[in-house]
Amino acid sequence: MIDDRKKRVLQAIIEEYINTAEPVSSKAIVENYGLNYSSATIRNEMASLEKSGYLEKTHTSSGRIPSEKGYRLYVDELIKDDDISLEEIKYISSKLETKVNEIEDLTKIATSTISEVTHYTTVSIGPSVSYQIIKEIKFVLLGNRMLMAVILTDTGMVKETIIKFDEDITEKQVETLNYMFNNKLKGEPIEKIDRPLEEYLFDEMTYSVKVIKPIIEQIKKVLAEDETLYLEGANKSFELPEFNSLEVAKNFINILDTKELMSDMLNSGFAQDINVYIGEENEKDELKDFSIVTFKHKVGDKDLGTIGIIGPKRMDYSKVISVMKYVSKKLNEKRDENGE
Amino acid sequence: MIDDRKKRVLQAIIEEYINTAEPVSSKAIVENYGLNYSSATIRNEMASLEKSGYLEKTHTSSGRIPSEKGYRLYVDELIKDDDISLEEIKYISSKLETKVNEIEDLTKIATSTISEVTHYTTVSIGPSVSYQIIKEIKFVLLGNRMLMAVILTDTGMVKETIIKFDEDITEKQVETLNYMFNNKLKGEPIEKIDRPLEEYLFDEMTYSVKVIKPIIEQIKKVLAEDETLYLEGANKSFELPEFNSLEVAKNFINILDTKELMSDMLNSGFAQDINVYIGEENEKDELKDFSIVTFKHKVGDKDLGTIGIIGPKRMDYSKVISVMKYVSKKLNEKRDENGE
DNA sequence: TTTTAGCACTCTTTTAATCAGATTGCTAAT
DNA sequence: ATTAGCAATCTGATTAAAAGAGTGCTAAAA
Repeated sequence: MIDDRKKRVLQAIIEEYINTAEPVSSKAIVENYGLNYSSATIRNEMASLEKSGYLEKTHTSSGRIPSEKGYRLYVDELIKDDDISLEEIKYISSKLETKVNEIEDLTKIATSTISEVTHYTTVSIGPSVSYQIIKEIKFVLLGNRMLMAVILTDTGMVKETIIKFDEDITEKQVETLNYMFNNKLKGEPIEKIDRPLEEYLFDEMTYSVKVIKPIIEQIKKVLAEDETLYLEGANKSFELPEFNSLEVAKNFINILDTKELMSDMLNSGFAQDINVYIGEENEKDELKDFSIVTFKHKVGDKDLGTIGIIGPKRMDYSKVISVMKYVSKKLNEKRDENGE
Repeated sequence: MIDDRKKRVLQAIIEEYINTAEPVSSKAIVENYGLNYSSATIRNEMASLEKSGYLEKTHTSSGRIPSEKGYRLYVDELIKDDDISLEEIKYISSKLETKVNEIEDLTKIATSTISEVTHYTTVSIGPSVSYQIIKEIKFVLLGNRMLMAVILTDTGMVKETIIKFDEDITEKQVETLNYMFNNKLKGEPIEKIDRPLEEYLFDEMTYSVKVIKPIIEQIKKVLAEDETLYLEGANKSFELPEFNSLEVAKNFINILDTKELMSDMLNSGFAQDINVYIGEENEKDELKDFSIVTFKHKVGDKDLGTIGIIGPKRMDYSKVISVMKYVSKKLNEKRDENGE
């Protein structure tokens, strides 16, 4: 049905539209994309592509713009996934080579680098805490009435929280806490901090329920907290012509402002390495005018978080996907070195 | 020069303009603000106020809008500073009564509450770290090669950072670190972590320069880091008619996106309790189309950070200032209870 | 059968012109 | 000192006309 020439026409139209943001005419294709046919022939192909649903018109005598179905075909079949220059490769490498003490910092660097290279708004979110395994849990006394709980997970994340008390805590109590919690929780997934465990801990430490209760509460609270979002290049989107519509701009601000939405956006289904959601393919209504491209960076089977780009449906998928692939690869190499 | 009646006219015009965002006509004033004069009289006063620079026209036959000089007079002399309802008082009180473990959480709550009550975009920033006094510094070993440094300051802030090593650290070394650093730094302002101290510490601990050097570097780095910004209600601004101009909206996004700008904005001169910068009064070019209202919340002479509102010059100064005053008062009370 | 030239037709965008409405500034009267 | 009244000015909405871009289709060419 969609023969090779049609695909080439579709590809040309999409690429032209990505560049210009204007409906593409048959003439423009003939002139700039080296298809050796007359504009009339291209027009026929365009009419056919429109009938099959890959193109749309804004009005009867306008040029064509890609439909979501058109973008989908483009992403699935027509894209180049090495659309990345030597300069970009060098830039990304140098950025990612920065030495960091905390794993989250690397995610931040990757996020901002992607935004810089692609010129799109980029977001990242840490891995879902509840699936991680507790490697160590440590209590530290700060002053006499403040306790800091530090939790180390297998993926190298460190979460800490502070609990205040109305009475003094002794070093002895802290020691007991360290012993008890580690003994019971080390090697367990974080979500295990649930009722049975609480009861067990209460039993063992009846002498200080007053102390242990707020601790467990606070730890659970911190771990249940939204993973931290990191946003980079929000303003970049506003340079794009589609954001000249007040309505689109407002929607966009609203999305970035709504943590829940951002979190959903980054955490929706992960079939492939790199996931592309075009317009209506997004589950959330608010996202249906945008495209989202996300990837998880992992080491082994361990999820280290998700990085995503949000932009117009007229997104430079080719560049975005190429950059993401390269960053993903580089991050993995980096992890191996670190031997975490 | 500016007699009482002129002031009443100016006040009426400003309040009307704050409500409607439309140039105000002499008729509107007569009808809604109970000035017992004809529109012709008001027109004369308006002409005079314009000549003195308190009002402006958008074109020859338009109504008047306040000039920056007009807003300034309004803020300095005509404002009510108890423009806050009983419901609002209750709401703010209840919000601020939330029990928190970390001082920063209180700032966050205050920030979002202010944004909710005033309907403006609200920002906060922590106190400048370098002036704070170190109350305690504690090293904690995480695993074998990771050290966490926790710094407690006199204002109740807790900063922590992680340092990774290429070789194992012993508990013994950690003990020494704790002893040395506390001995030397407790009671000192954070900025003291400078060269002389480094040298002293090197002397005392020659046996582990390899360990101590990265520690000092990392601590200095973390303390020098930008104070964390907290932003609430960015989308609220986009409901305002002035943000229907694409240019204004873009500028605004850019401001919110530029940490340096936000930090400058919150940290500029503090003559009064509550500081109002109207348009051109802002030092930074980018802010010259907006108004900023900020206040510091303190306990005693200790700076706990700054909260600020950024909005259009046509801001409801009366409400904003009233709310800030109330929040400021409440926060101080809260601190006293806590006895920090 | 496939491709193309050519042209009528459609729709958008731009420009200009007109008109109704709002508000002021000024003059003369109160 | 205040006000009524009115010409003058400017905006914003509406309409009309013209210019421009691109398509779809027909008939000819390859």
